[in-house]
Amino acid sequence: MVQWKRTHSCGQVDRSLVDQEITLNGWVNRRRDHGGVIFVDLRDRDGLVQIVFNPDLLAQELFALAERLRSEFVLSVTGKVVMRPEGQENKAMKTGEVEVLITDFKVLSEAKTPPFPIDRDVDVDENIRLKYRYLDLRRNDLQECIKLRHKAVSIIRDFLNENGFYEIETPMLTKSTPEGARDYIVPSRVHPGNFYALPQSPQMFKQLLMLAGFERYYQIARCFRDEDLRADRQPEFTQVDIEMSFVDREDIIEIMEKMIIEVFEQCRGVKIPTPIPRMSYQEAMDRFGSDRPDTRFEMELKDVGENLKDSGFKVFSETIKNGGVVRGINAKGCGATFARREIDQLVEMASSWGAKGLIWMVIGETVKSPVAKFLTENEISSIVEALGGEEGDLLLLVADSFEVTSVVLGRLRLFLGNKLGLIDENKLNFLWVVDWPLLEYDEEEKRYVAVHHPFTAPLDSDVDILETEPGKVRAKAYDLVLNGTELGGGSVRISHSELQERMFKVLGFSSEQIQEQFGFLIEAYRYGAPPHAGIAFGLDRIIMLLAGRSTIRDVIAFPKTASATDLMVEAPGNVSPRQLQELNLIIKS
RNA sequence: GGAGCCGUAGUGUAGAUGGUUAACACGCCAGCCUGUCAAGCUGGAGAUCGCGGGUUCGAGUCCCGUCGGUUCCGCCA
Repeated sequence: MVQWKRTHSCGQVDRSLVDQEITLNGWVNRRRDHGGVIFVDLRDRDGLVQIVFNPDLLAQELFALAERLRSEFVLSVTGKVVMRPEGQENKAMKTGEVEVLITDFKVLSEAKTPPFPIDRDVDVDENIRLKYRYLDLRRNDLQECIKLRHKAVSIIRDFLNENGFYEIETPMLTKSTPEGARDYIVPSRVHPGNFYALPQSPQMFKQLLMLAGFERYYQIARCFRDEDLRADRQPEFTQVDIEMSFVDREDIIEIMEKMIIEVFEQCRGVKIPTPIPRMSYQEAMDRFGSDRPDTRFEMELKDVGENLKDSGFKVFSETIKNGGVVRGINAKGCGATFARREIDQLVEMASSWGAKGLIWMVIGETVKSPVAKFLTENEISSIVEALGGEEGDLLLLVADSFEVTSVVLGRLRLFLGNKLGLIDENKLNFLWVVDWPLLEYDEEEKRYVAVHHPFTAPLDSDVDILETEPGKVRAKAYDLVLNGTELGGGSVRISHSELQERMFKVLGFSSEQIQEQFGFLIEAYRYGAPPHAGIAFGLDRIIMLLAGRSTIRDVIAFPKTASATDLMVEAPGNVSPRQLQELNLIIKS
């Protein structure tokens, strides 16, 4: 065989090719050797097709060669497409009504037996999968995930290109800035003792591109954050980064909503109702105890403190007097079904999340609760009423600051929603969370820090209290949430250097620090800045949700482990003394 | 930084309360087999039970430490 290049792909072969001679390239997915006839499922990225080695159709030495084929050998095969014999179609296979009778073939590459099955989707230890990632990626599951990622990115690029966005790259070697996550830093050879930082996001550059007059920018941007990992967090990840000039919040929300819906509708084949609902940050915290509420089920948080401020039960009355709240959720029916052990588990979880305690009430013929004896009948019935309690329900109460009650009850709500099967997995509940607080007080640093980032504009109505009541200022910020996961977030940016300087001062920067860290940015805004706003989406998370996976590792071709290593290339690794010397670095111990 | 779970042939698992030769399936190797598609039948090889220490007459099993994977908390503007 001289010519080995394929004329068709495996997954394409169908009845329209019957009687044609075709050439296929691919991997041996599985072989079935009957001693006489040998069946092989040949695999390429488009799918599988059955090829048949029949001793009656093949030269003797070629058939002998066919008998030596094993899993993952790479072949070029030539043969005639035929309909399978009556009754031998394989309905489970896309190409199952045809097969290819091989008349000539070539082994392009032999293969060792793989360390885990590639032809079946069995769970394999992640250690081995990551070490042999290139083999894991051959498996159907991950092939589909990576294919889907490409499709989604294509849709996003097409959408943005059609809407006048320019794709522009920004530096990977940039400068460490004080706010935000821990940076990955890169030593400079030319400037001993100085370091670049890898970007946590292209935030400042995209704003400068607006100042530069490009008006609409996007980038499928790799971002780096040296923080501990999670199932949905990798040290390097990808953002769909977007910025627009001469727009306000409504413009961004409108066009981004269109883009995301297009991605989900095309990739999932569903219809998503528009517009996507909106909720203020405050309402989200009030009702769901979360800034990214999962609205697929109820069990909302309720303030039950109304009639408790004078309660003889000090936990309630003191908390309220000190500016705290008493809030609760109603685990419908769980009073009747939960064992004491299960309730104790909830109490334990609540305390691990920072609650001083979790008060439960089981509604039976009377209300059973460890604190019942401290409460009047009126107080109990007002709590039950506030939570819509009925016989058989389990009420869970936390008395603490608004923040603590939100965290604890919000998490309990999610835990119970999962445990009780209240979540309809087919739902796609999108939600815009708007009017975020601009700043929050950081107890550790003893100063206000930006909730979003320091370039986020305050609501016009709140600008006046920026210095006097920083904690009350709301921001022109918005997050897009899907089923309780943050897909992305953005804001209208501060486009006047005076306001930007005020913002930095509120964050506790001295004039000198502002000049040193952000001087170029303040200066830039003095040369004519268009109003602009932007957003960034977590691409990996979007693909994860599209693919119905539970970790972004499945949608990243070469992900890292929970300890931020790459088990295949064994990164991070040592460098030579010479490299260290060139960089003027000394490793301590 | 903290907590939980996991680690037994190549892969997935079993191995109550410590007991003699560590079991099963798939895969692999060999033989048979001309219509299978998770092909079948017969036979075979393959495990220092993650690693180190301890308790014990005896440890895959109990204890301590350690390494790796994973999940969560902290952290992630």
